[in-house]
Amino acid sequence: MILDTIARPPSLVEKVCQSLVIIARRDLQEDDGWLPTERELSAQLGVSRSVVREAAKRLELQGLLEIRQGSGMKVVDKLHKPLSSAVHMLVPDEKQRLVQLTEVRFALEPENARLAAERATTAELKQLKAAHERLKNSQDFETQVLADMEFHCLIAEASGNKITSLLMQSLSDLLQTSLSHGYRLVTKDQAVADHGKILDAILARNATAAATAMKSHLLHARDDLGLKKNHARR
Amino acid sequence: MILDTIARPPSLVEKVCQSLVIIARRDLQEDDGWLPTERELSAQLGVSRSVVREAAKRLELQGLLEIRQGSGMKVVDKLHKPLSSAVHMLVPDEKQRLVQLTEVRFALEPENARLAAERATTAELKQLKAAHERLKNSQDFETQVLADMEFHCLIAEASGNKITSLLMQSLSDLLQTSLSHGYRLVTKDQAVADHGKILDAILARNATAAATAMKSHLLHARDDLGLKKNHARR
DNA sequence: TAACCCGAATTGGTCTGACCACCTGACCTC
DNA sequence: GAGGTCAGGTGGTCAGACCAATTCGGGTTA
Repeated sequence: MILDTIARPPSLVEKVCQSLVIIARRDLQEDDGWLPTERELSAQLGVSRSVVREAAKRLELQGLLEIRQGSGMKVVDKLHKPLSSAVHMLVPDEKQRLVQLTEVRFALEPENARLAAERATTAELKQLKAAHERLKNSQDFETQVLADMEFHCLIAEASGNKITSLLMQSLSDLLQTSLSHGYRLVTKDQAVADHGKILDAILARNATAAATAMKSHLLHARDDLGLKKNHARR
Repeated sequence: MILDTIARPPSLVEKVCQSLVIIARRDLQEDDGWLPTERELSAQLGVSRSVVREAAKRLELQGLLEIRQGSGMKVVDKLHKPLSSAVHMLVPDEKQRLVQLTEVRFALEPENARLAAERATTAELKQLKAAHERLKNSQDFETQVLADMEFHCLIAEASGNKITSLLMQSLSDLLQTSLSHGYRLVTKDQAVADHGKILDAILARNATAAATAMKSHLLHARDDLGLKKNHARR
């Protein structure tokens, strides 16, 4: 039973996947992102509806499409979904997930802040400032969490590193669902103050200060979650 | 056109997915990991073959199954695949991918080493030592890269954080394909020396030293790749 | 007029049964 | 024994039908 990872000729579904991506990109600009129906596509591409369906499902799982019965297929940009669901499956316990999530943020985010301070474009700085204002003005818990996470994601984006940006989007996605399930984040005042310091450091292009400010912010967040360091192991 | 993210009742495929996961876990122990055929499963679960196929495809994309025409479906553990392919899609250019990959490693791995020094079990320490020996004894470039990456992944695992472990597996997967496409890693002697220092620090439970040693190792690796810091941005 | 309700049309979801392409393993030939 | 050959089984693709959710327009009602 051969199970090597040899290169195999692309199957029909794979070809259709590529075609769909192309069509999706075009429709995103012209048609508000709605794709033709499965039946249309199958006729248009000269393959059976099964193949179109399978390709579409595939792209949906990759976070490129959203499929809704009765409505159709819409182009979206949720490339972080696959990682989110993998983590969800790997660490089913919500509390554990939150702990480990925080640890990973502790590794990634100071470095993100450092790079953002060095590389952020003026447009990105502007977005950061806007996001900070949104957090300041947020009223309910829901929008507060959203604005908070957006700030962190924008910093990742401003680092110019698409991979870390993707990771942060996934982590923020997981964090949101965890938080909306009852856990609480830092108190807003503390968060606003911390974010302010981080923002100032980035605006001043002070990489070290940005990293330090981020570290301290995460420490506050961890304390507020009541998860002091070191869970036991065997 | 409603597109909210409201909770929707689990569709048939989702139920079948769960059933498949259960069956897979059982077969992994009893049957060497081979699942029944699509036709059998469809009869067994009382759904059509289409549904079984779709569920199987789904699990394949999530890295839980491997499907081969003519052979059947086998249970595997490649949960890192989704992230790998997402990154592959997000950063198509190989050189760029390598650069950004290295940056992320620079953020993650020192922290991994630190946590591993604090938490590694004796069994994990043993594995680490073995992996180090394998790198020492490796002859050709291929097995060298493999042993190198395994060492780093084991450290991530020893950190006790499943998320960072998953991330490292993905990064190592991406790194391998990049390297096998022509790029070179550190010279073996340097790598062995660096790994030795990291290993010693972890064995001595010296978290700070482990993190420092890892940082210096990654600096060497980055230099050997010829990708000094700071790619330009607008 | 405005809000509501209902039903036809449209969309994806599932079923069925057939055939194709590929892999495996046993048998056969040399 | 090494190699080729062939039958059976596997996933891959196809076609057409029906089910279920959504949309949207027209009619009803306050």
